[in-house]
Amino acid sequence: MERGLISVDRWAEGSQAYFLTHLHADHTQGLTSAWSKGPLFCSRLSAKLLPFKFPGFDLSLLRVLDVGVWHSLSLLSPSSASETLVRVMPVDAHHCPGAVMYLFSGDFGSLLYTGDFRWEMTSEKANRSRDMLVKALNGNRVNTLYLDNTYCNPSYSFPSRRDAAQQVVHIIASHPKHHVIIGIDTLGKEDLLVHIARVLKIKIWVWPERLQTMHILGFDEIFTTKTSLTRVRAVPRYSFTLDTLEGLNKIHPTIGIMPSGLPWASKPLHRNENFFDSLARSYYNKKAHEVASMEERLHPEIFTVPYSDHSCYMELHEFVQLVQPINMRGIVSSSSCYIDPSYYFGHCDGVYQTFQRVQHKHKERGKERVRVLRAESSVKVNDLTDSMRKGRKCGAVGVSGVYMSRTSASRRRRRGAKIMEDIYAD
DNA sequence: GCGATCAGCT
DNA sequence: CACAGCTGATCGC
Repeated sequence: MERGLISVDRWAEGSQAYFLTHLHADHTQGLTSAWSKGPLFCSRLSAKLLPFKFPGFDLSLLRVLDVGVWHSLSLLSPSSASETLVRVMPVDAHHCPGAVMYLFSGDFGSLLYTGDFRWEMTSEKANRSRDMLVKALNGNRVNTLYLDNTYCNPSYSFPSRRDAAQQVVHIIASHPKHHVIIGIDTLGKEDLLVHIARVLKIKIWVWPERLQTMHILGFDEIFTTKTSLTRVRAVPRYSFTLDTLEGLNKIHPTIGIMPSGLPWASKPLHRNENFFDSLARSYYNKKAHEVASMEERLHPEIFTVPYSDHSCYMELHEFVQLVQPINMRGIVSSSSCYIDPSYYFGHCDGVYQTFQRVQHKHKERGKERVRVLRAESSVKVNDLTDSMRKGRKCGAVGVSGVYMSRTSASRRRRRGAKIMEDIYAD
């Protein structure tokens, strides 16, 4: 497609139409409350969530696109200075609430930009997306596919989110007296939390901003900010550290659960070992001295569960077979294990002729990986001394006496607190 | 004093 | 590992 027409998840000057796949921070770099570079197209749900993330956003620039429907745009071709018609259809990406992929069609042919997506063919909803896409393609191949290649390596395989959710339930149910913290981001993994709440008939604590997000998403009963109402808490992933867990364990026995699609690289089960043993074992895969130091420190238990909002390799393979792209590019290039998807899918029947070599920066895999958070992470709660000692000039002291920089304090004023101290309050 | 951006970390 | 995102420092206004 010609330059200067549209941008997807890019927010630099010079396009006539800007498309947002979903509201995760790595796809909104450059997007701010003061946005004025052009119309922003997104899904209905993203449009609903966007003003919460970007207060004061000029809503007259928002263009809502419904999934499964073709929308026509008349744009000005920069080269020929003539009108050109672009059609676009969003398809649910099943990545996080509001996430869509975009199928474009015009005199350039067709272009499919997946954004981040999970192509989970075992789910009913995903099959609707599949039918939608098949119908839209109408037997044609996609000219250019921009693919979420996050886990585009045969060594990446993980179960469906439904199965992973069941594992989480199992872990919580087998620790009936423990408190539980689950690491999540600002958006995503709601289905997992709802599943836990329904099966275990329990509410789930979230921090105040996350509760607002839950309300925007239409969840009214399940979530709470009152710690006394539940033993299960979803906490910001960045504050989910070994130190945090140790701090919590001084108050009450607590386990941590990390739902993560992180390289769960081909990790065959040991003989006679079931999946849950494997999960438990992951905790003990630390280096010997790390295990030793942890054993001394109150035996915190951290479980990671392969709950991924990105497609695994098999799913990517299926997807590529379905859309039969003539050209293909990965959209995740920062990865240190970036591999051009055509390296793996180039041999598929008739798919992708312009075979490019791999940039194989990535190191040997195959060794079992430690699934436990690092011990040297900083203390986030009630630690005045460390930050004060560094002698910063212009900061502020938060509600619980935690030092904040000037920047941090102003961010907090704009958008509210979001730290672990909330857990100790009630 | 404010927002934007960057490095650093998880 | 690298997900998605926080934190503090610095710069320009």
